[in-house]
Amino acid sequence: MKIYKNHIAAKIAGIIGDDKDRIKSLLEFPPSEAMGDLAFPCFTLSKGMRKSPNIIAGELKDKIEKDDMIERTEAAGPYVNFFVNKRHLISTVIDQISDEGYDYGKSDEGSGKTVIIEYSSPNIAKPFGIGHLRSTVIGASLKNIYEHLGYNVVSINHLGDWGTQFGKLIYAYKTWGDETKLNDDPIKHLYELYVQIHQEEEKDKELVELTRREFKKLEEGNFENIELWRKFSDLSRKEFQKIYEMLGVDFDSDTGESFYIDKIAGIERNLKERNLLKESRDATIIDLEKYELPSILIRKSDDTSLYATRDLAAAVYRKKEYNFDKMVYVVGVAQSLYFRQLFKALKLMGNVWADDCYHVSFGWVKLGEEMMSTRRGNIVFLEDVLTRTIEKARKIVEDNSPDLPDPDSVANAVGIGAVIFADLSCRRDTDIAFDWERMLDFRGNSGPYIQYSHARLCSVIRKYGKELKKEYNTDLLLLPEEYSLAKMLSLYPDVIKKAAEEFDSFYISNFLLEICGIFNTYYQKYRSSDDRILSSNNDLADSRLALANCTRIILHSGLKLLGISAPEMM
RNA sequence: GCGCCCAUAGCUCAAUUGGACAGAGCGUCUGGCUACGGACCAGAAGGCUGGGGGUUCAAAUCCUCCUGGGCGUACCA
Repeated sequence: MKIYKNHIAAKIAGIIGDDKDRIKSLLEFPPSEAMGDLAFPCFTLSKGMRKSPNIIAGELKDKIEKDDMIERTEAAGPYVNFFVNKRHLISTVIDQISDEGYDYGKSDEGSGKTVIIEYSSPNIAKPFGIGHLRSTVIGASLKNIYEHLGYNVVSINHLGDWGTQFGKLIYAYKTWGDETKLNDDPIKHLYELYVQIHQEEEKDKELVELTRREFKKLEEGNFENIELWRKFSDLSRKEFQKIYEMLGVDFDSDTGESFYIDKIAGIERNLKERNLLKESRDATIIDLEKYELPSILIRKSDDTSLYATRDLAAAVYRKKEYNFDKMVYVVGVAQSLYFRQLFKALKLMGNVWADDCYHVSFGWVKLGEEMMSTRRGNIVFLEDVLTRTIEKARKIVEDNSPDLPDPDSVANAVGIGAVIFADLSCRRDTDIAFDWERMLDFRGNSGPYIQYSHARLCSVIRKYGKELKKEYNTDLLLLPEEYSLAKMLSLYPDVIKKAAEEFDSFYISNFLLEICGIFNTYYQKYRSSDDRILSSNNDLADSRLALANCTRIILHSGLKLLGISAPEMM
């Protein structure tokens, strides 16, 4: 589609003597295909030309000459609508995708550039909830997208393996802990202890002081506490690893917060030299009042460190280690003020690259009317969700496709695909509602729907029974759905770029749904031996298979960018 | 109190970032396989975009004031 945009923009620019890029940015897609493929709104011209946009559109339309790319133009009110030469578009798109295969939509915009994506970052000792999944799948998908665009991506799981909660955990474990339970189901046991200590602290304020002391001992290197911390951390990591393996998510680095504790001294030295530190209420802070931001706490009154201290150290360390061009934090919207403070502090420390840091926030997952949170105890465990969706998938597979060679792996792919897609099919900043019924519904706007369409395409290609032809005649593809489909496929590269720019995979999932909608309509509508994809007319079948194969490639590629697998049968 | 965000069909979400008649899925009602996979498709009903005022050729989108909710606001992360 891009080439037509350029072409049309150049034509218009030549006629009205304006900048081509400006015209190009004004071009839009008409609301319906019957109105054309691209539209030029004339509103902005009307002031300078002192004519109504409708008249301008009419005059402009007459001056535009048709050529092999533009079939016809139409003036519709204040718009000039362009109809692309269908045969030209279909043949260009199919040739290109057939030729490039899974490389279609790749680009070199990222070559030589490094992007750091920090995501998932669960807290040790807290269960992995469905809300926490969002960071994981958004980040994992962004990683795929940026790699597709040629960037060198470093993915980091910034595990919450340090901080005050370890004082609580250590204290709780020392008082109520059970080694057998810990080894048996570490996260469950640690979470029970976590909840218990919170409740006890509510009742007995003196406990707060005791748990703080345990963290201080940990940070000062107390042997017993370090041993406990290491044990909690190791066990939790193993549990998380199981989940990541199921989801097909991995990281280049899983250095959590604890990795940076020996690096905060350097940070504090820098802050001191720049005169940024201030004592306040026995704690050490960076005063950000000048910038209309709340102060950021660097060291607590008991002299222990805070997440901000460690985050500053992490950012500086990463710049030195990876020399990134962009660093992205995939963290919930609740922390947006904090990230503004953090980036400001980095900037004040003399790091110009603080401007290359982005907080990619995402909305809450709601359960009923409430936001899900571990603190409130109203969370849904990811593990439960996955087992249930996989179980449901297996049931459907058993009913519909009893002789599948590997039903288990298909059930896994579909169940997990449903869960990932549910998260990525809404814009990332919207709060989403968790609902079991919808989670387990594999129809409509769902991951399995896309997987199903893909499997269906694979099946058609399989039935075709021969190698796909290199030579095909796209001029035979005259059905309107064939044109719509080809046109939609041509937008894929733009969609990927958009998703990268906005840090939002939603654009891709939405795009895939549209492809499936057109394809499935096309598939169902034409059933006669002549009109179906596997047409009795051999030449037609060859051409249609070429288009079908392009569609298959895009669905497969798009699902992969979302982090969802695309089984060939299901 | 102050700051940021949200409110769109019965429900869950969209709307080319100010553009043409606000669109999908689920739910409801009606239809469609002797066929290339029915996890699909076609059709119908369903809206004063929370409310008022403004800005302009044009507002779900921008400004303002209400109403209702969420989050944040120094020793959690």
